[in-house]
Amino acid sequence: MGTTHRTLHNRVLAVLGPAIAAGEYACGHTFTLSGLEDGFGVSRTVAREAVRVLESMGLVISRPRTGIRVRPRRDWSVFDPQLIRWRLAGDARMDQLRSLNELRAAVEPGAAALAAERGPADERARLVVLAEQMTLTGRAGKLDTFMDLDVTFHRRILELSGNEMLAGLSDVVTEVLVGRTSYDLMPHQPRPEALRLHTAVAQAIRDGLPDVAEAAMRAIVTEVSDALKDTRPPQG
Amino acid sequence: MGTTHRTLHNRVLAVLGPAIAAGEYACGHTFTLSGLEDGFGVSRTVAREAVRVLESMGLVISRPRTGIRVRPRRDWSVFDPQLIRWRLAGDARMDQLRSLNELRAAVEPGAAALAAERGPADERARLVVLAEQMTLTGRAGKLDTFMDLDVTFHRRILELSGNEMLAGLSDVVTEVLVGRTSYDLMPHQPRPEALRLHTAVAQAIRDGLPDVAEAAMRAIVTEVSDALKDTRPPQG
DNA sequence: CACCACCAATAGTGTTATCAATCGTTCCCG
DNA sequence: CGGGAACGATTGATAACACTATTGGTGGTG
Repeated sequence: MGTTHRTLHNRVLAVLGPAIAAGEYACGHTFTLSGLEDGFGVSRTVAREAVRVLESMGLVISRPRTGIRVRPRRDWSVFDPQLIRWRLAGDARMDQLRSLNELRAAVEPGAAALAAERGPADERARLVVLAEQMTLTGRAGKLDTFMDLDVTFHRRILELSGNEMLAGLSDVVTEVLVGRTSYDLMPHQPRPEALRLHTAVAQAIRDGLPDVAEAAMRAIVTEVSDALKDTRPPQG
Repeated sequence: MGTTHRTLHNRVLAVLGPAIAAGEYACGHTFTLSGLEDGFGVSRTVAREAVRVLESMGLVISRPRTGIRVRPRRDWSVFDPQLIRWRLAGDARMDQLRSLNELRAAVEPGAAALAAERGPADERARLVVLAEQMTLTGRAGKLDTFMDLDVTFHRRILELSGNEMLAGLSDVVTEVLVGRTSYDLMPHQPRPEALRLHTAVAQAIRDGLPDVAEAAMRAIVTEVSDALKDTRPPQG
């Protein structure tokens, strides 16, 4: 657990953050600093530092006389890596995974196109090697190493896009892929069609064909979306 | 300027954050708390709170004996709204705008598709009205009200996507559209083709046609990308 | 000469106490 | 009954101090 719990205010955050993220304290609920001091047995300084972080994530707002108030969800910085982790750790894990996966589906085709346009040639070529390794380990049924390769494959494409915002989503994509595997949302053997598509994406990027890469990547992510849809709760 | 400068640590952030974001302090540069105290004339507590926020954004890391060290850009939380604002305010403004616009280009087609699938019927219908108003004000050359309508149009589609992550990008998209206008990257009269495409997107979403909506939206964003490309600096 | 153990200097970390500023509430006066 | 002044709860800010982790030097040893 070499997490970030080195400091005391981080330990407070590790409890308070997930609780708020999980909706245990409804929008409008207010804390007081003294309440936090007593509840966590920490000094005022530490409590305030924790509140500052929550405030910068948009989870709460702190005002004199009013206290520390939980803000409505729409004001939260939903891209904050810390917040994403908290939500993935809680009951809303599946919801968060679905959101992230949809984001992935929206973003990755465009990222693949950009990678084909701009990535350095040698890096682009290495993608094909990666895809080949994926095919081998996939056919062999080595699921965990396959997942590692899958993660680096998608990460690298986002990084090759040459766009820092897209590259900033690589952690998110990693979470989705890892979470998907650990939740048994993956077939026990990667589907041959998926393997073929990964190779197609890699080759298109290597050959500098943005449109082809984009289309192939879109095929990948929509396939995944369809797979996730089976686990989606019924909705209006 | 009713900004968030209500508290002292926020005023420190308002100086320190943009400076780090602008690269005035290279990766690896270290501050000390006492240095910040002296430099800003604030107490240790205030300096520490500011550092906590910077740390939660991934801009710096604070360690005993070492001080407060600026982290490499790849570790920054590039989606943090505060960080985005700081960078838009600095010299790297055009770079940030380009990044954001590429993100937009990658995301909005998918968001349009989701909106067509899931948005409430009445909201979807209102999009068409919005598009009509855009056409009218656009033809009339009322650029500022056109921009407002454009902003709400794109915002609403992201919100209608029913995905909180995509909805969380609406502020980003707003920044891009506003920044684009204020930087004279817009034609003085919106292009008729663009107007037609907005209407097409709205109608497709209203009629529940994800693929059509996605294609039309892609046409919109690629047109904008092409326009921005003219202002792109040459790159290897 | 290389390497390891130890020590001390240096920062951040955490606590406590105290006062100032803010702002919702209440209550009084017109 | 309405407006405004006083009150008090709560955060905002400062100061002083003890604790602790980290690192870099130092000296001893193989």
